[in-house]
Amino acid sequence: MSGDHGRGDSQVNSGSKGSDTHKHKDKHKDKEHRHKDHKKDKEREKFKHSNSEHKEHSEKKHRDKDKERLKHSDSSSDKHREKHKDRDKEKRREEKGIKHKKKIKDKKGTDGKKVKKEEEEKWKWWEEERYTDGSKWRFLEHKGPVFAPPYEPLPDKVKFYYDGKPMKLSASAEEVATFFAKMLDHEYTTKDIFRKNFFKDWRKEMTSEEKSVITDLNKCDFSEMSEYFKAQSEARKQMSKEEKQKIKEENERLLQEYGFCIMDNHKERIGNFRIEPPGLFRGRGDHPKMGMLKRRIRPEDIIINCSKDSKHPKPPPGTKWKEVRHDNKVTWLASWTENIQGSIKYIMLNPSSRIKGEKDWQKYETARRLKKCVDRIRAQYREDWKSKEMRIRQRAVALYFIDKLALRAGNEKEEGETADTVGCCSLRVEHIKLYPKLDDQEYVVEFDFLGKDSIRYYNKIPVEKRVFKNLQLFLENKQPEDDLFDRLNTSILNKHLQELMDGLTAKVFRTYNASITLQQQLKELTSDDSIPAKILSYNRANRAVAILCNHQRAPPKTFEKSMQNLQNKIDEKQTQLSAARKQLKAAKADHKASHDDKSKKAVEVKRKAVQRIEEQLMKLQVQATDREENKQIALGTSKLNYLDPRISVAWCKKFGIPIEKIYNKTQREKFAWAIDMADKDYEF
DNA sequence: CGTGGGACTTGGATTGATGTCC
DNA sequence: GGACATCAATCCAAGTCCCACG
Repeated sequence: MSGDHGRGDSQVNSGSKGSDTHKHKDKHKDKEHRHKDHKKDKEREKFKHSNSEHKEHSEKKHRDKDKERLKHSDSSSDKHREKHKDRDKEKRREEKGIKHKKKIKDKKGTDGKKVKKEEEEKWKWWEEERYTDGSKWRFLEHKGPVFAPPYEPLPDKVKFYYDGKPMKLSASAEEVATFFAKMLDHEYTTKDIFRKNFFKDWRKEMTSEEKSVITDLNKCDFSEMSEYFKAQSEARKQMSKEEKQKIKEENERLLQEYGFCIMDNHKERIGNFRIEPPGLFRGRGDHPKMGMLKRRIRPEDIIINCSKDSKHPKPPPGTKWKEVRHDNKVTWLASWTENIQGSIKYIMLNPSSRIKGEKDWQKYETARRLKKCVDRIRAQYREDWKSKEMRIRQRAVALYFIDKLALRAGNEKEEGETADTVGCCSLRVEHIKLYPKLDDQEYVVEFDFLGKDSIRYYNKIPVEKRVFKNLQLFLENKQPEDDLFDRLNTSILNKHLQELMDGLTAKVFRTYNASITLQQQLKELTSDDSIPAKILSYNRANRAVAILCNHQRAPPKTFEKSMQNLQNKIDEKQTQLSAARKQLKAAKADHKASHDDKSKKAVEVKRKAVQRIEEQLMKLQVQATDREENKQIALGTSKLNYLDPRISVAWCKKFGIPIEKIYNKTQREKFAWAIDMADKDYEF
């Protein structure tokens, strides 16, 4: 698929890392220990249901529950050192009221259109104490998931043809056929494995007569069905304002009813409250299971999780849940087992929720703790390159890659179950090439492998001699398909990391290196220019991180065209500019001749015009540069998952950039904690 | 130790909504 | 107001990491 967008150049900050072992600032012996304290307390501390007698007034009940949140033990106090300890009292006062109450005012605008204004009291969960006993909540109430709409049979006029002859399919066979028909334009349907898997699963849904007739997928003609769906989606686009509005309102109603839950004292947004509809499995890359039928999920497949004393969600009439449980050690509200890989899918809360936010915050705090001891760890693995033991050398070289190149850990995967992709620990001999000399560099390692989502990682990178020699050693007497690190896996590596720092795992390095790179790049790149220029700098810093993490995208389909459009605009602006300049010149000459007030004013007007056009041109040029540089790079993932948002918030505050220029609405909701707590001097 | 299940994060693509330009 | 481009929301697959079990 996206097999060949490799990046030829090496990563941005190769020099900045791994080479600073001379600094010995890790005298501290991590004070911030036992972050992960819950590990120890296995005690299934049953939480109390003090007033669980009457189910009706759940609100009143859970209001009290928050009091039961365990008192802050000193072990986690460092998490809250972020400077607003003093607001504690205020917060507790607020705590008395019910926080999730919304005030909604409906006003009628002059045109009769409803203007909805919502003022939600913002709950600052980050100013509160966390559970330290491993529980995730005290109270949880929700309405359960929304199921996929039932299958609507095709109208009789839409026909399926087998071997050129029309054939009416049974409902279940027809439904599966429509899944295929809907994908007809997609490359997937041309792939052998996809077709084979599909056909096998489709036959399972057929009646015995159908099965005996339909024996060859190549004789199946889905084109009428496909046309029908295209027409449908076209019709949907052509719907009138009113019809669209109606659909929108219905969606909104569904969201209001099923899209929220009450967790502890607060109303929280659910991330995915809809059950995944049936369809054909679309694996990424060379997935052996692509095309298999993802079956329809029924209430009988669903496990509900909620608190005992909540109003339990009702299954649709005539159905039952698989199970209702009350496990407050987990965050999910509902789950089911998917039939392709047999893995469990969950319904969980939105990133703006407390439960996700706390975890996110904690992630960055762990990365910051790594910052404090990364020098020590680097010194350690460099030392280990010399170890007598092979397994230690392998561990040390792998860790070096994870640190320097921000590779993923690389768990083993079951062969034949998924696409063949690797991470650091699962690299094979065939994925690297060694060049003692390449061009003017020594000891170059070339990486070429498929990583997560079958995105290609291609990089040539000079390494230290010792690493190089070790790699040669690891390669000795091995076949291309053998493991490069045959004495290592992620669990060994992570166990080692755990000993180096509490809470340290391979992925922390990715978070750490991404965030520290952003901070450095922002320092380096930020100009004292206009706001658009500053934002370009930000995007460039962001881009450096995305390149480091190998976050790629397929170039947008319309990329070339839209680039051309932009260039046209630039050209046009340039013509405008020279015209404006000419006019200014003329006005000046005019003024010189007449020296009157009127001509003076004219000069000013023209000067302003030139200035304005110059600015516009600048903006367009900046936009063009930005877009060109972004062609194959996806910024979103790093922004959302790897960059400590407080770095960006601080940068905005420092340079007077409105936060909206960096984070859209959703992102601001997710990072509300960071926006609230970071000031302009925040240091990652 | 290895293995598999479970929970949770990370990831690019797709879809749908909104903005922009003529 | 419609065609097109862009952006945000949604989707759901694919990772990481931990733990229980034998």
